[in-house]
Amino acid sequence: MIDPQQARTQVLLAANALFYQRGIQAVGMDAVRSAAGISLKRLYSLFPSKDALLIEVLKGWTAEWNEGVSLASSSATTPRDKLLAIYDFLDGWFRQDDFRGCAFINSFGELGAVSPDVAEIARGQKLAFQHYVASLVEELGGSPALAAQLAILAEGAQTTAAISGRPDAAFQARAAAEVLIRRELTA
Amino acid sequence: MIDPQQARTQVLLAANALFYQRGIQAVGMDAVRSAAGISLKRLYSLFPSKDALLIEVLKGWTAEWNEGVSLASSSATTPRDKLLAIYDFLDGWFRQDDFRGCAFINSFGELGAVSPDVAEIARGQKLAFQHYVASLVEELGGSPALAAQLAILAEGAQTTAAISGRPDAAFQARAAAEVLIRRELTA
DNA sequence: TTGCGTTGAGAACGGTCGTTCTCTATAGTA
DNA sequence: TACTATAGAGAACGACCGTTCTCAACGCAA
Repeated sequence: MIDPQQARTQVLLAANALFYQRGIQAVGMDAVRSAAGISLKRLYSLFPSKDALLIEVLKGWTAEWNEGVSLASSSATTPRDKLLAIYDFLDGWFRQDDFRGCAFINSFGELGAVSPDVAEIARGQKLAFQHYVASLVEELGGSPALAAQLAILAEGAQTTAAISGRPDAAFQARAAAEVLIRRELTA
Repeated sequence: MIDPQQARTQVLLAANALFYQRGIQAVGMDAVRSAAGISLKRLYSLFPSKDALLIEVLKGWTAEWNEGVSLASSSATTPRDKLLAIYDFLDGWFRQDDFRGCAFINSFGELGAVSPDVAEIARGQKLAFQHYVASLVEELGGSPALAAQLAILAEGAQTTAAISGRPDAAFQARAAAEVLIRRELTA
């Protein structure tokens, strides 16, 4: 474990999984250290503090989300299908064994009130998603209101799947989205 | 401050506000004690542990939510208007200065992975809300799918208003709900 | 007044966590 | 081989938190 780049990746992978699975405050730096298999000194030489590590993990989550969404929509051709692909992506995610809700919603709930950085990153991620939806809706000739509604459906599906344990929330959100889209396009 | 009932109420009020405003782990028992204006010994004679106190606070949140929803729907007469009143209730809530998102979503994000009690209470609250929506939708002659979709819209509005800071999420959710309801009733 | 049970205020305890420090082993160089 | 610089392992430190304990003040019955 000499390569700094590789050690850094190991730490980020470990922290990513631990923070997501158990919550941020519930995971100590020692747990991250042991999961990453490096020494505490090395860990602190790679990331100056737990806060700094958390910021990097949050950035990683942003990348993961963006990749997942863009991968799901890559097989779709029309803007409408790209929009609906979002809910298919959610469906696959909700059914994973380690699904524990949206990492940004969870982080915001845990630290949003106490850490402006966390609140701002979560907010940025949500706004970026809304922007993505809005751009597709615009291509489609829909209104900004429709875009907002489709984003709300995606958010609601995530909390419903996580807390109520209902993976079919993605399917329901998709069905609602289809209705809302069709209504605007045939009006 | 001799009346045990009154002291208990003071503690619950203080803990309610502090936990909601700053998060649960960020608030120490000493902060609760000082906000409630009682001694630590008395606090622990009223609630045997922080966990026990948290459970009671969560129950209080459940009662607050139920009262808010039923109050909002009390002025409506038809099932459709009662359903839409939910989003009006959300709208008023989102615009309050101290709005910091749904307490159950936040608690679940913070402790759901680590405390089965918190996870179960949050789940119970969400399921009860879904049940309430479903009963109104049934009165209205709508399908279970419509009920699920209306609940998802409400959840999504809450996270969107909280994280993105968009109080108009309630309005957007309401507009979407109107479309979905109308579509089922005129089909 | 005297003794006793209760209560309040907060010091104290044990544990944990983020962070730093010490010490040892090792690798590289002349 | 001798010296030096680095890095690993984990002990140590200071702070904080949930919880308990001490102790003094108070109310009250006789």
